[in-house]
Amino acid sequence: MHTFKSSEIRNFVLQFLNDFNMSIAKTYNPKEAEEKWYSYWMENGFFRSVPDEREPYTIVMPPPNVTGVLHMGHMLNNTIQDVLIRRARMQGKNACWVPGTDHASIATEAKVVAMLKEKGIDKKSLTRDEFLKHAWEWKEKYGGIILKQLEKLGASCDWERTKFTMDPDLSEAVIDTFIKLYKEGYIYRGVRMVNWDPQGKTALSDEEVIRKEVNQKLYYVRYKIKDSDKYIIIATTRPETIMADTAICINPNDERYTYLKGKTVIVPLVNREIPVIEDEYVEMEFGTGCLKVTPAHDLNDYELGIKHNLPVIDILNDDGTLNENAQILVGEDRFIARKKVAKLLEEAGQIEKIEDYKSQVGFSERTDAVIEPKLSMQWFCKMEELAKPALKYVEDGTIKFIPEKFFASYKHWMENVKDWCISRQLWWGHRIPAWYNDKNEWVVAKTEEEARKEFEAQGKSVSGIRQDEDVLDTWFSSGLWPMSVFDGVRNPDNEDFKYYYPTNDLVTAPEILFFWVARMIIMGHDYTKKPPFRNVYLTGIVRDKLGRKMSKSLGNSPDPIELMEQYGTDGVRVGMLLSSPAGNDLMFDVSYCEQGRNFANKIWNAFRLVKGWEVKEASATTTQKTAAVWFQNRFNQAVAEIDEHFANYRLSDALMATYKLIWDDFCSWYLELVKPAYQTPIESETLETVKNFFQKVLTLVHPFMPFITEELWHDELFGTRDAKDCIIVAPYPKAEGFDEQIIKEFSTVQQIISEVRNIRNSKGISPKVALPLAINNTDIDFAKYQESIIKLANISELTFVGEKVAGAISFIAGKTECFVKLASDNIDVEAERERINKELEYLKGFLTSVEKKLSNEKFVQNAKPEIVQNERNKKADAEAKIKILEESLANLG
RNA sequence: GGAGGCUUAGCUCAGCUGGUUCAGAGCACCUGCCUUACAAGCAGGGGGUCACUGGUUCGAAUCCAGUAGCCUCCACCA
Repeated sequence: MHTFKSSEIRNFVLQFLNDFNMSIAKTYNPKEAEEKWYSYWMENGFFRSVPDEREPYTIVMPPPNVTGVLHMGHMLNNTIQDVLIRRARMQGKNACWVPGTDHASIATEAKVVAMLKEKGIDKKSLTRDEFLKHAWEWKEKYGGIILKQLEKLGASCDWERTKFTMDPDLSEAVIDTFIKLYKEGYIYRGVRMVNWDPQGKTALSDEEVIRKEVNQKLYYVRYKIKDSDKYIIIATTRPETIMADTAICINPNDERYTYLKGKTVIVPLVNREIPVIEDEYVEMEFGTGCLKVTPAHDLNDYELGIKHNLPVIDILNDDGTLNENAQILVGEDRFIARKKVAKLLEEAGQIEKIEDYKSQVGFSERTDAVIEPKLSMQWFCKMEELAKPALKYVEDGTIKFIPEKFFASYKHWMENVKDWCISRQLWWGHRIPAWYNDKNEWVVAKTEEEARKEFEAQGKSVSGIRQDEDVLDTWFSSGLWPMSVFDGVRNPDNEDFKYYYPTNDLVTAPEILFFWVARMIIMGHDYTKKPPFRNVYLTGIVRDKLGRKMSKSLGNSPDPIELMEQYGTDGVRVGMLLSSPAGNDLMFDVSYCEQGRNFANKIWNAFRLVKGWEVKEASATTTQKTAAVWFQNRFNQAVAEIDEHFANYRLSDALMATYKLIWDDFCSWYLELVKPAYQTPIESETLETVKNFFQKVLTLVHPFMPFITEELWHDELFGTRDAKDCIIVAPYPKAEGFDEQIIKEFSTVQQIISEVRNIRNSKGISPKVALPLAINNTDIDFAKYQESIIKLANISELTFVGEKVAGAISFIAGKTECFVKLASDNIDVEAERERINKELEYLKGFLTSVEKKLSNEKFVQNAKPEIVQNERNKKADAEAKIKILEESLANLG
């Protein structure tokens, strides 16, 4: 049974009172602020960007699938983009974040097909137009969901610029590009071995094929040698393809098989005669060293077939079932056929043995069907030439990858790039602008009208003109995204395009480096001779605590919307960012969101504190002034750090630096120092300073936590603001100089306070008991700090003495020697002696190591002078401390 | 098979071109506190032979080589 602590009960009651607005809520309630401010920002056009004289800062959002639903990956990705955009906006740049969605050809078509099937409609029974009508209906119904979800996340996109890859203008850009690349000679049509997805019934690019290791059987099949009683044995994982065999291949150097040269063998089950050919491609060590050649169903075999002029027998239908060419098992699915063929062979006594075998099998990225290599007529894009400048951009630093480690695989891919199969046998997508006449001759043209002219110009028949049935690979249109969203493909001289392009940062997942990033660079360069962006920030993969990738099928992915409900959007944003350095996978755990929520609450309560103060007309006290000088310097130091983190795209470090500045420096030290005693008003001058600092730290956090900062920004505590004076456009702090000496001095003060608290803690003395503190020696201006120390360390009497204090606990902070005298029965002389001895021991060991270094001639000779000097300083410091400690020891008696 | 990366506190990770903030941060943990901003908090504290083995160097978490384990990408061994 859960027993309630009194604090829990009190909190419950307080929260209850909060709900009735009886006081400022004790905890931050995100819900209200989130709804209020997002629509406020929208209504007032803060996200809107149009070209002006300011410096542009542009990000194009990686368009999510139009029918997609927000997942953790989107959450991370878009949070990062929003942080970058918001900060740039506050820095006075013209920040433009373009949102949009991708038509995701194969994924969406698969979804629509499945939806229709549920309604009892077979895709085959529909015409192209009928099907597309259903698809558009589906898109209209579900298309907006993910963008709405991004609003909840606070994404400050320019929604008026929202684009969809199948919008009329973007579609036209795709067609124009196809024609341009065709005219430049990069696009060609031909029969090639492609990756066939029998479920989607379409060709796929190499990138869309995922290889997975699969447990298979390796069948050792006997092939009878013609005019002989002998058999040769061939190992295969695909017995169902033997009906398509057109040769047997051996390695010419394989002495075991010299007797086979020039022989003919008989394919089992179908009894077709095929020749034995020789090629060094065959590995003698693998299997039996004998390979069956099936040109229609294996890429290597296809190439062997061309080389040796073999016939091609295609025994598979588009859906992966066997066709008439197979002669047997016609109509059976390839996997069922595999088992049946194996059984038939076994019954015929033609299986030597069956072994377990692991091998890599290709699967469709979208449908997860096993890929079938298939010969077919497809459209291709030549990549070799196009890839060269795209590689150079990254090589010479025009485009930077963050982290850099991804450059290696990018380079490898670019240098070994193969032609890109761009046609897909689908309906949902951009239809290829190629036209055929009744003689199957073809031309590439934008419209039927132009096609007609083209045919005429070539003196060819114009009867029966029809358009190519295929659509283009989705990534063909995504590749244009940074240009097409600004209409830069059709109309490169338009103002938007000239102003926003090249864009600045691209934030995306490394998984689509080749699919998308590389192709954007290629196409961007082909059109503009410019890179589409300058920096590519590659996020990690969001994984669960066990390191598994978050996925629907595993059910291990929390719903981002629910998370935001539970922890507040700001809390979740902080949670996502805290542990996600660029390129590193993020082991997601809700405790990060908890931390983010707690941080929001901390800020909220700092606000409550300041808000609750009464004011009196008065100038600041010495302590308050000293605290303000310190905090100003500390603030400037933090801003410099944060700037550097951002410059290196280390967002989690930038956030952590902000977090510590607020939590530790602002709340725990600064506010505690200036805070007036209970029910005492604060000096008006100090309150102004506090409010000023408060607003400054709020602007620093705003990119990370947009809602709570905007909410507080508008509180009357900070004065009345006119409607447009929002934190979203408030100036982001600039790095200014800071005095290290001030920060260092203050850290000595902090040490003294901590030491006194520690003494109290370790002696079991209540914090309420004030203790006397004596200072023997110090190198700092104590007058400035003594009140602070008295206040925060709860000192009853602070004295300066010119000697050691007998019977007291001593410690050294910086170069200041301090004594705390406790009531006599509290002093354990033995324990003190032991403590001092321990410290002495450490210092002496430290000293000898320093001395050893300094007496090493090679060190003094080779090391940089400042390093040597440092060692000398260390030596002097250690000696001084040792002296003090030894005296303290003697003093203990 | 090729390429790249990782291994630092219980967890997630920083540690730039070798030498004072070289052993860090956040969280978690332990102790004491319902102190009138915050128990989603305050104060204090304890945790690591920097994977292993060698080498280079006056000096190595940091550079080099090897070993082990893990990860990612690429690749047609039937």
